[in-house]
Amino acid sequence: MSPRTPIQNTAIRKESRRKIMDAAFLLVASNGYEATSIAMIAKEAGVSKGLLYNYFSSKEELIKALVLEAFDGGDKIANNLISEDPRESLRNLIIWFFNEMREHPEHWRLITELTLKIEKFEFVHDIVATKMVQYVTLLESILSKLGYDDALGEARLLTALFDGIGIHALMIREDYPLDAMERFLTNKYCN
Amino acid sequence: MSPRTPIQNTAIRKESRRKIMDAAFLLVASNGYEATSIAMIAKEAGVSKGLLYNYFSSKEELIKALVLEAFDGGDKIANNLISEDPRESLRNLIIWFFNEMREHPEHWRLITELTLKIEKFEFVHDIVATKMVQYVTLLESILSKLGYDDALGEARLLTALFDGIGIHALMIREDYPLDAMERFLTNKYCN
Amino acid sequence: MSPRTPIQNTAIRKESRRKIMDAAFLLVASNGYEATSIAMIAKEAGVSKGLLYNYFSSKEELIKALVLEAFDGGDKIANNLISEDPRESLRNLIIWFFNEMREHPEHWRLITELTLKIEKFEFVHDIVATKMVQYVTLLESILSKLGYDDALGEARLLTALFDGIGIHALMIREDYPLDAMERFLTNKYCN
Amino acid sequence: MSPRTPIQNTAIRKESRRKIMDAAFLLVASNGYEATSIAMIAKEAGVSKGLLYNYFSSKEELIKALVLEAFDGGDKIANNLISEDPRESLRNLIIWFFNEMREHPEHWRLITELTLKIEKFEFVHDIVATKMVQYVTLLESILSKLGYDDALGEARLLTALFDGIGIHALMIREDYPLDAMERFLTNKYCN
DNA sequence: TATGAATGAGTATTCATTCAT
DNA sequence: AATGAATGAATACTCATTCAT
Repeated sequence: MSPRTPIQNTAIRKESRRKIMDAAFLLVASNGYEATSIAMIAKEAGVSKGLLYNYFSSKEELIKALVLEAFDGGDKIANNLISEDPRESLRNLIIWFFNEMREHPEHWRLITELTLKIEKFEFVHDIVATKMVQYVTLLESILSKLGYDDALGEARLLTALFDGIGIHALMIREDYPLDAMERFLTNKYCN
Repeated sequence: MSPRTPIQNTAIRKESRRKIMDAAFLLVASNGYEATSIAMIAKEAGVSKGLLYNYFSSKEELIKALVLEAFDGGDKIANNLISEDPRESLRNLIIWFFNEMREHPEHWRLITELTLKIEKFEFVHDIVATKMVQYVTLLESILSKLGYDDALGEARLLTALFDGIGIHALMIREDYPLDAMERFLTNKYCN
Repeated sequence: MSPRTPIQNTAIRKESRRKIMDAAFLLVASNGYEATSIAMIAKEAGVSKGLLYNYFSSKEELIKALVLEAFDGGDKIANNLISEDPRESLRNLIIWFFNEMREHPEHWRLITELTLKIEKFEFVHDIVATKMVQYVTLLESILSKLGYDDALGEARLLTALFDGIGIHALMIREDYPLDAMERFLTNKYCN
Repeated sequence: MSPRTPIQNTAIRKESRRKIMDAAFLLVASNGYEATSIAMIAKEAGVSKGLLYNYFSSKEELIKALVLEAFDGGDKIANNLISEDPRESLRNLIIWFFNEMREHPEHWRLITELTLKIEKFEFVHDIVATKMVQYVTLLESILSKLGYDDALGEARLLTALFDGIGIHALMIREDYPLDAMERFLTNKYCN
């Protein structure tokens, strides 16, 4: 048989990487970091353990790649929510957040779990700190346009509030009144 | 020679238990549950692994004792913060919370981590769910006296906000503007 | 208080020893050697672990004492079964054996289990070998009086048969036809 | 380099499994179940402890495999001993049994030990109970053809006798008169 | 004589990682 | 690029035994 071309190889590599990361996300987000073994990930991805180490030099590196991608995805979406009307932007952000919590709570779970493993995943700290500044800045500009006095303080409040709701929803799950909170916040901030 | 008296034994047991729990809290709160091994705890406590099992029948039981103690301590203090003046009560609660975050962030970390391990530590989940209802109820009564329209919604907001600030402070640590937030919240709610 | 007299001490020692051995027999016979810990024996006997080591220098020694006593007890009883009529003696032996199996199967279990741990309890081998010679000799004399040609061979057969029935009864317990076998043997040998 | 072919892997796996089972049989049959640790087995087999768990999910499963194999081997042989002449069949069975006791007393030891651990190895108990019924039935049919009155009773007697001889031979080993017993039994039953 | 707190070597089992093919 | 057999260090936990009182 003829050897694979470099182009074919690149495509193969990309696909294998994709399969591994998808499997890892699925398992780690729903079972947790320690409860997910490399063997499980390889099996779920349909590849051998050896191949996995061909793409990621360690379990830690694999998880790192996962987190970076998750944050990236979040960014792209958030950018689409901003319109010219600040009230509209704020409403979009709130609605988007609650939909995320309803549909992809695992994203939150993954990030929250890894953040608590500060020593092992120091880089999460750095990313989170940067993101937080971005979100606070974005909200500050919106809230300032809406006439809030201490727009920075209010922006910090909202940022923390979102994560607080997120963690509560993770903690008490179906008992958390996501709908009521969504209504309350849109009323409070967007009327 | 006669054997130790029951009183002597009780004292010895109390002290050993204390040493083990202190070591366990220190390590688990800063490294996390699975990153802390029984061997590490025993070494830190200066006792043998065997002795640890003389006091706690499993790693899980040890952590359980830790959490129950942490909650107990928190409760006793919170009760003293309520006065007749709702504005005063609210101020006390806010100040107490920020002091906790400054002085014992590990409490938050421990409880947050374990709460997310719902399968393994269901009792933490149950306690937290109960506490959350209590806090919301307490805040609702205070805010209602202060004349808030949707006191329940505001109470939920504040409860989530506290945990949001808590997790942000854990994530970005010294970079989090605890002082600014404290000032902002006391201004916003207590003037 | 006045010190205990030597006589009192001897009595105390004897009683403590008795309690420990009874507890040990009860537990080891029903749970097995490895499944019975020193802690369990001490608790069942109502004494401390320390005291146990005051009387027996190791778990092995304690079990050794147990076995020696069990064999001794068996001997005393067997001697009372022999009468002048060989047919009567044989019948007594058979009936006694089946009653033992019905009422004290644990005796058999204990001896059988320990015998299989040859390396650890070598002395059991020696005792068993001696006893077997005694039993074979006794049976040989009875069977020879009853006119059996190869009385030695028949005596060996009967000795092995008893232990074979014993082990089968231990293996399949209530499913073993003890009554039918007893009838069969008394018919075959004592009519 | 290309990965090993499935055929190569199968061969490798078969060999490793064999090494582990041989080592386990050797050690468990001569030292007993709990006196044989996984570490000892791995060392004797010349593999790592980890590899052992690649083939057997627990110590219990490993022992189970051992026992099943031992029974299987025994069955194949026993089937070849039955001929049309009942006297011949009986003689073959007796001779086969004594040869087994001479050559593979460890089989007996392994199975006897495990059978007594009913709680842990219920399947052994079940297999043994079934085998016992089979042997009794087979012997009953042979003895009935030979004209015995109570063929069932005699068959039970012989079955128990075999195991009795087995355990005596295990207990007193080289002191047991296997040859004399073999001669006695063939004379008694096959002339 | 008697106690029970303390030890430490031992147990079965897991799992990230390596490496021959 | 890909495989999976093999490793070994680590894990939670047990228990016979010691020893200060």
